[in-house]
Amino acid sequence: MNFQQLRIVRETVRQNFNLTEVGNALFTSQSGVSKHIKDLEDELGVELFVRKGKRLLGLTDPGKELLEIVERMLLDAKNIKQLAEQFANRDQGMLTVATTHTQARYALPRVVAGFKHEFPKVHLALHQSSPHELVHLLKTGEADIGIATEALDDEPELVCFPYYEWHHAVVVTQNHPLLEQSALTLESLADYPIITYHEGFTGRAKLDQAFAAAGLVPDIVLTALDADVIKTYVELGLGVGILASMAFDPRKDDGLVLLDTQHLFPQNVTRIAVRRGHYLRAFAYRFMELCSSQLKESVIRNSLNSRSRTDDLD
Amino acid sequence: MNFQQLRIVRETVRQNFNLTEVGNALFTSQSGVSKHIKDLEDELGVELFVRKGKRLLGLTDPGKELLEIVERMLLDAKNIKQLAEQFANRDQGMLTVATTHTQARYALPRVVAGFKHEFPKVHLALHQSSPHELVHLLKTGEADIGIATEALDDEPELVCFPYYEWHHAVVVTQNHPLLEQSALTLESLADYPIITYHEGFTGRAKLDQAFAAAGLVPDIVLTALDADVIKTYVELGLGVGILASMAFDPRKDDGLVLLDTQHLFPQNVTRIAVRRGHYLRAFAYRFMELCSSQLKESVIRNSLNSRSRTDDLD
DNA sequence: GATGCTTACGATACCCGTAAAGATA
DNA sequence: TATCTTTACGGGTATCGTAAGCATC
Repeated sequence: MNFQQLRIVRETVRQNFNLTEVGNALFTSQSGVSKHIKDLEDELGVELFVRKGKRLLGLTDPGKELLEIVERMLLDAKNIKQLAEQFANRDQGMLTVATTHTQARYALPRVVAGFKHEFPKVHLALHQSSPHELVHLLKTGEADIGIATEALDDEPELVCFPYYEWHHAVVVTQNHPLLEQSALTLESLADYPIITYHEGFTGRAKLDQAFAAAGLVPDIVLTALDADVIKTYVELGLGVGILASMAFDPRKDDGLVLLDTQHLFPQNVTRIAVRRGHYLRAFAYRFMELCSSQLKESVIRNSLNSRSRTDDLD
Repeated sequence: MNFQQLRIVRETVRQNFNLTEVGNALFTSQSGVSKHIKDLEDELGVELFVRKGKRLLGLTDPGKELLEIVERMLLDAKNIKQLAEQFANRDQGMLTVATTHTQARYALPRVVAGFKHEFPKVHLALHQSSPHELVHLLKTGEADIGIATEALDDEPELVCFPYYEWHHAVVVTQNHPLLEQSALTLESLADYPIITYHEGFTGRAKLDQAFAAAGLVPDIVLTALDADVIKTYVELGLGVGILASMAFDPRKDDGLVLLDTQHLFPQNVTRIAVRRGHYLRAFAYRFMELCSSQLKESVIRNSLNSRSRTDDLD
């Protein structure tokens, strides 16, 4: 048994049991891949893959159990390398943060600036993606840290921490009839066409939830992935915008007016997530502490070790 | 990085940093060992061992962190082999149970007989040892299951389950003055020389505890590792014996009399322990279930996965 | 017929063990 | 001096990639 065999087993599953692709993905020959699998199966005395003739179709029962262990071992192998990196060059290396448009554009610039200043030699890669893709990036180890409002909890492989809280707000054009109202209500909002985030993005679920609870069916005419698109179409008069309040800049968005709606929609919590068992460099912990001063390295390490999933602070 | 290097790192620590011994332990040359260590350090770019000239003295900080991961990886490597074994020969293989004299002699015969009957092809090895040695056997993977009354809890690497409860009892020769008393007390016991277990064995701590709480200093004239020795010297008139009640057989021990002392000493709990992260064969789970019908495979697996240490049932 | 897996085979790189030299106690 | 580690070197083995042969779709 060697590491190449383990890598091949893992990659075979990832590449849908196409050994040619496995060879490509691991920069080796397909014949070698085939032989390695055979050798491993011979050594263990168990068939790991379900075959139909020569084609591989899936994992056998022992294969499935083995895969779990293999994943952990390869993660550990990677951890060893990270660990060495960490000690070889304490303030040098690579940090990949996967996040959504909203966080990248409005919440993180401050953090990134501070981090860059503190660790000029660290190559910081910001990876913008959807919340679901983000979870995948964390799981595969392509990203070290994930930051989003959606999809992060309910993932047993991840540990997440609250980063900050925020509310949705409404933006309208100047002279919009809603500006006349003294207190904005869900009912009056529902009278107008609405422009907001796509499902699964930036707290959209909380919006739907609020309308549904009030027995209202809003007329959502455009769903966007980011606030810039929303604002653009609100300015065009297509409808009323609902977006994260921090996405509104009174200086730059001078054609629009922000209406406070803290009383209408539930609070949102943006979270920071890391993969359980993934070794983090010291500067990665520092990045999270820059996000929220409560997130000390010791606090995070603790939560990583206890396998519980109730990781909220306070 | 390969497995041989990892094995060498682990073995180097185990052999107190003597590379010659490492070579012997791993059945390879010492020069190879030396080179492997150097190669690994070069690859990782970090010194793993503290050196004084050419001699290795200990682990560096990165070495310590690395060792933790290495231990886990090698355990996983072993787990993979066990897993394969399990599927290749479901009812065939090897099970090593480490336990103390008391359990081996009085509690386990019933279980072992049942197990042998159910799994005739499994090679069951009973490994008699002291509670502390037993913990070591579990940690190094030399034993799959450990059974003892002492030393098993307070080991974060182990998960333990209650097996059965028992009490100490007093044995005396026929016609002993204590037989005249209506209700036995600690005070009257302390009037006689006492023969009981060695410290760290078979609930001895509970005995000391009970005497200390009563402000008594018992005159312990002989400490033994097992009940047979205790009974022998009680018969010789050396003193009063205190032993586990199940170690008394009225049929065979006809020169002695058992006095019930449930009210004098705290209850003891004998526990079954397994190492966290150690893959167990299906028949190993079955062995534990034979010990206590509450210990279903699913129950044990659950406790192994949650890292909490409060593993008592109900 | 196109894609995908296995087997065969030669080149290469890696690993091991012996032996000699150097360091440490 | 005895023990221990490193380095050098030769032999053996395992791994890799090309290419050819088959099976599957």
